[in-house]
Amino acid sequence: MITIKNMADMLGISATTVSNVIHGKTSEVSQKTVERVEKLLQECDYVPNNSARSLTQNRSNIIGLALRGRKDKYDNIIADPFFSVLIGSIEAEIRAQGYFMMIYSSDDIGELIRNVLTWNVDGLILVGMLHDDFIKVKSRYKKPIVLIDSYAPRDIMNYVNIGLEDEQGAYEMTNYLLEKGHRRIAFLADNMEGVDYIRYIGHQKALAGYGLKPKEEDLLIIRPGMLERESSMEELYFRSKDYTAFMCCSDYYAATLMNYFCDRGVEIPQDLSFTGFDDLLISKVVRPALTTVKQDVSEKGRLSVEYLLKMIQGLEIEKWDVKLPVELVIRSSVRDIARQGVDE
Amino acid sequence: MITIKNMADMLGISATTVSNVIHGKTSEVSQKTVERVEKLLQECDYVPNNSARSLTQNRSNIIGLALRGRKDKYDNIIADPFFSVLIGSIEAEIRAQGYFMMIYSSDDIGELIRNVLTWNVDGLILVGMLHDDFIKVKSRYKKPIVLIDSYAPRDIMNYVNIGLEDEQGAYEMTNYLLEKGHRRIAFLADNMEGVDYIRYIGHQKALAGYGLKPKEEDLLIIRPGMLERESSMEELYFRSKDYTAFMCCSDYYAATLMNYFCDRGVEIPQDLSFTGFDDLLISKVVRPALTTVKQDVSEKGRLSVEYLLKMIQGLEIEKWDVKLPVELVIRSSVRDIARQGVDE
DNA sequence: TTGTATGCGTTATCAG
DNA sequence: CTGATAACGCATACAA
Repeated sequence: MITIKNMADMLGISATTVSNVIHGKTSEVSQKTVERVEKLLQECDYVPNNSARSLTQNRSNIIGLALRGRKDKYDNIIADPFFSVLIGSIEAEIRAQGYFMMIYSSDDIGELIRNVLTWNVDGLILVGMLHDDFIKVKSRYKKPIVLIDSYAPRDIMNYVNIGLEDEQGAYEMTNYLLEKGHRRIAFLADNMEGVDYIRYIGHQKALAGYGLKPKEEDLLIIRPGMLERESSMEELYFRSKDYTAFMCCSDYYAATLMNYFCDRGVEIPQDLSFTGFDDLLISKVVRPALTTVKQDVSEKGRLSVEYLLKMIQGLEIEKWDVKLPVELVIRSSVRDIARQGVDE
Repeated sequence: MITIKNMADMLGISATTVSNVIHGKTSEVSQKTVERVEKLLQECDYVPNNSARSLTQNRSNIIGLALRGRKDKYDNIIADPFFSVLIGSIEAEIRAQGYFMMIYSSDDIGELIRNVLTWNVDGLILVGMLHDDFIKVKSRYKKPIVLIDSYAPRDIMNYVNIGLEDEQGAYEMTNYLLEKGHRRIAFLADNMEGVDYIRYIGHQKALAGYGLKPKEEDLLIIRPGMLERESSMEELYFRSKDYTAFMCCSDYYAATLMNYFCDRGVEIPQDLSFTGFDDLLISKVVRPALTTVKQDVSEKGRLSVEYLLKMIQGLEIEKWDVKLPVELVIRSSVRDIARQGVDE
């Protein structure tokens, strides 16, 4: 590894001058020296040592990306199609802006904090973080943070969140199902926190609009690993008989369940309708194609980086709560019960 | 940020002693001092500065992961299901072993090299790298490298590669198609380099076993962006009339094409059979479920990290060319033409 | 315009 | 057992 000092010695000048040329402080250096240095820079393929730079400048050029959701050490959250699209767009934007990315996918918030501090990361993107954990991070890490898909009491703390019209999306989807004559709708969620909770609110509001009262037992929580266990799938299968529609909080759940139900001989959407959320590739590929709530995941990632870099550069943030729009995408996984006999 | 010096001052001892305690060099420190230091370490939540460490130790604890395949700056290679599963397993293993991961997804090999050098990355995992690029990396980067899914003239250079029985997989799949009576088979590949090329070899060998001669026009190369362009899909649709089966080099291509063809009214597998490669989630979810060649992508990632860390630790590598097994997974996307009339 | 000196946080060497 | 000192590579304040 060639260093600035090496090159300075080779040219018989000081390291400062070389450093100045590297940083384009060419006003302080004679034209002739600039040329000599630049020539050598080329020849040597000089690459700066980022550890040394970080040390002097107290910044690292690293953006940290922390994903919450890995329950178990070998749970592969990155493989989830939603996260992989998101990560891809974030990585592309970070690189395009000349930064580096480090991913943390542990649920251990202490480990996350240590990692972030140990690298002196310039900014942090937190995905789906719970409020308590956010507070913990905030208390130790003082540089800019952008949240993605977080919901927290806004009055407690100021923060930037790149989110989605989750409530609106669930509201519209539920309304669509109701219009199509569905009255017994199960709502399938990961948990009752954050995004899924807000979607459930939208779901409830739509039901209320039709004078229906949401029942607690219609809320089906998908616990980690459930979709891999035959017994829990079996149970969902039996419970499905009480419903005409399964409204899922992700395309992934919808597709996986449709798949299983299909194998059990359930006709979709004749026997049971399905809806998803996200509009990822899988929703187009699954048969019947999935009616879902579309969101622009790539834009979510890109925007979060854009905001974070603004904050890092000390620019004023005008909008602290971005909510990207949703759009209903009608495909073929919902039966029209209202017009009975017509489409059977 | 609290530093070692800070703590040393607080305790009225030297930084060296604190450092020794941190590194468990407790034999050189009195029991009493050890306890005092450890207590303070706890209280202060001391986190080491990795930049400083990297500088002195000439190592970074970072593993670099370079993905080849991004053709365009905003092409999202991480979103590809194969890569996302692979990345997820690599990240999990790297973290489990106490290292950090940095991802590079650019096709610009010079940029990759600069990034790797600037961070003084301890080891590198290269996915699907071409031989020429590998040579370039090797010439500048002197630390351990593990390749995934690379094929290169073995005699030229010694290297570790974690690969797959690609030829065998394609051979078996082609044989399966031939057994089912297919004779006009199109082979759909990304390119004619590396993995896809080897698979094509297997394909050819199977054809030869049936006394068939592979024709050049039966090799359909999927260029980047083709699957998003209506015109090229249209063309594939017209060309499909010459075939009874489309043998694809990835589940992703198979699923995307099936999807399009389905919309155009093609009955699968009655009119046209499909096979994939990888056995990812998508192959189970698509309808009809995809007959494919299964590989253990997670294991591939885990193994590559295991090998790399062995090399970093200076251990002897006994096996330089790992080929993970493949397995034919029969689902419903291939028609049995041989038993004509039976399944129609 | 150029060079010298200093410090960033850590570790290693070596002397006490 | 403990501590002073130098070194890693770079950037900056300041002196020349």
